Amino acid sequence: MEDVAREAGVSLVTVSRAVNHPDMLAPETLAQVRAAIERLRYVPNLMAGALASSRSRIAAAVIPTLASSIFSDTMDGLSQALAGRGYQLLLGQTHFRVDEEAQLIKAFVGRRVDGMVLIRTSQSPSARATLLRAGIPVVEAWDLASDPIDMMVGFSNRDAGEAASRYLAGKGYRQLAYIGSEEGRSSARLTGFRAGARACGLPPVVAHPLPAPGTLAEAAHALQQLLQRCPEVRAVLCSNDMLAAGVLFECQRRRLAVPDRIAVMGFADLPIAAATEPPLTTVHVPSYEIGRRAGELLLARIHGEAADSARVDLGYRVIERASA
Amino acid sequence: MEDVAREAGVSLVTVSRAVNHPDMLAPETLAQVRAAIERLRYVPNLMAGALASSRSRIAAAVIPTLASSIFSDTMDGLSQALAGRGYQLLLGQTHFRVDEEAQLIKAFVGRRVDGMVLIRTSQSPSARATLLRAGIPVVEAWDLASDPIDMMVGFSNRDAGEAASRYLAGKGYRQLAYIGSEEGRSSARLTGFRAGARACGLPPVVAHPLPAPGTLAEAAHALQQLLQRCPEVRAVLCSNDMLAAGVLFECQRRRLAVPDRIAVMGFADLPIAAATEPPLTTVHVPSYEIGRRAGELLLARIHGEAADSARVDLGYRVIERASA
DNA sequence: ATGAAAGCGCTAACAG
DNA sequence: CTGTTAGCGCTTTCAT
Repeated sequence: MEDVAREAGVSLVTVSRAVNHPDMLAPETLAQVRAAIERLRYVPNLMAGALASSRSRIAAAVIPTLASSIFSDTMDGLSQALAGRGYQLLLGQTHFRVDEEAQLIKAFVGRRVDGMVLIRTSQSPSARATLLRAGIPVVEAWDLASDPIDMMVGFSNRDAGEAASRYLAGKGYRQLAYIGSEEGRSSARLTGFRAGARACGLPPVVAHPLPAPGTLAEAAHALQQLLQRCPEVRAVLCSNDMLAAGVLFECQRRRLAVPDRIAVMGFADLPIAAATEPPLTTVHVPSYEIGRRAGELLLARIHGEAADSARVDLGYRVIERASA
Repeated sequence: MEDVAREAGVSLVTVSRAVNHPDMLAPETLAQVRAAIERLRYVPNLMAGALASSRSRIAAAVIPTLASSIFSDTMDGLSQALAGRGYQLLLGQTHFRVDEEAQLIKAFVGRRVDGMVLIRTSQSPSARATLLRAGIPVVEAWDLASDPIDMMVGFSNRDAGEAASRYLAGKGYRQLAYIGSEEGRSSARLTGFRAGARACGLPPVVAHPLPAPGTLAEAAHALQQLLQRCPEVRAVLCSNDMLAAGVLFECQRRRLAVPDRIAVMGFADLPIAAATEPPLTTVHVPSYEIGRRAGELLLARIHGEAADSARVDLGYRVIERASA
């Protein structure tokens, strides 16, 4: 930076301003500095800038896993929202493990990220305390908890699950089943699914738990077991569309007509849901939008533009297709 | 840090050492400092540390997209390799756009990341120059270019494509087709696919290009058009398993027997490949392993442990299943 | 084994 | 509109 200043015949601040607040400079000064920067191929050290301004221009995201593809869109939305304003994304996976989550949160706080998006694995009170003490903006995404750390953007997983069983009940299916993980959000959906079935006077839901996040093969296997355990199952809700696709394939192998012998319902409305044969009835959730809004809330708060707290309900929507 | 030093009755350096080089301290001193850290809930500022030591403990990854799920495993492997050694992952997507890629690389260099993993979108010479000038370790992943910037870990996409057509030729399919994107690695595979067909004396491959990364719906539509344009097509290679699944569903809808009327081959060996009905013949690529090795190469180089350059060929493997 | 001094490369006031 | 003066919070020598 000193070299650039010398080359351009100005002071250090002026170089700094040419980079960060170009409109504060006289056009010709700016041009000179820019020329010098170009000539010297000067690349400002953002870490130093971050230290001096105590603004890192980095946001962190803590998600369960990248592998399940269900959160990819959210990360895409988030990174786009951030990139638009010169922010970068530091990403960490918890693999559904409480200790990894706590560790990640600590590490990110230590890095003085400007904000953090959490797709929570647990409700660890110590992580919560760390976050509150750090005083950085936090967005919890993909669910609407009752005791938010700070901001929230998502939808009610419980209600989405209930909507699913009400839909299936409305279609006349009586014996419902569930295949999927029982961690956090999925379990909330299962709770709602069960409640809906009860409310509609259906027999208790039969659940086949899978280790999160679950694979298509596991889902296919689960269907087998489920049918063995309880042949009268008429409709299955899966905790995401990939699993539902796995179930669908298993039905094809076993020549079980979908939806006539057994109805299959997915969750999330991933691209595959509309493409299967028969196409999957599912619950659409605004995954990309969740990420984008989370990013925007973070940025707004960082720049002091936002209200003290926000709880954005982006809703869900049952999508009727042929599989249920 | 000053507070901790005072609380523990030691100097600043001692606190620093307690955090970073605990073995340099007398056990009791260490205990005292740690107690003070605990009491004060001191969280070291890693940005300041990074500035002072010019080591950020951050690695960056530049990938085309998160959405296609094809790179998720690689990112998973990378982030695990990094996390194990206290490194964090800064992630950026190019969306297959050259300008976004260049911008990201610049931004990451500006952040003084300790290393960078690239799943390249383009071969922009300016980005290359930026990287070389920055002098940080770089791993290009998912392909083996002839003129690496630094290190490489992946496999030959061209050869993998050729292996696919040779496999299909060996199965007796004559008229081959390709559905998928034509960017970077996919196009290399297409090149190999064509070359293999030629070498086996097959008629020229019919290709239906899709905008990267491609969706199942697009693939299904592409099959339609392909069959219209060239009814004698006997086997289709898709640029990834998701697209292949899309094609498979389309075949089910059109009552085209797979593989008897038309054979379908995927790429990548994603979890879905083994689960479809019929299961997908595909080319397995060690996606997770690519990420892990990339991370390890980076870390080794950062810590001065590695040879000057590395070119790790992790290979590919045709997986025979029922679809082709 | 511990400490003092001197920055890392930049930005935030404030002044002119 | 531009420059001067102080740090940001840590880590490195180099001493002791």
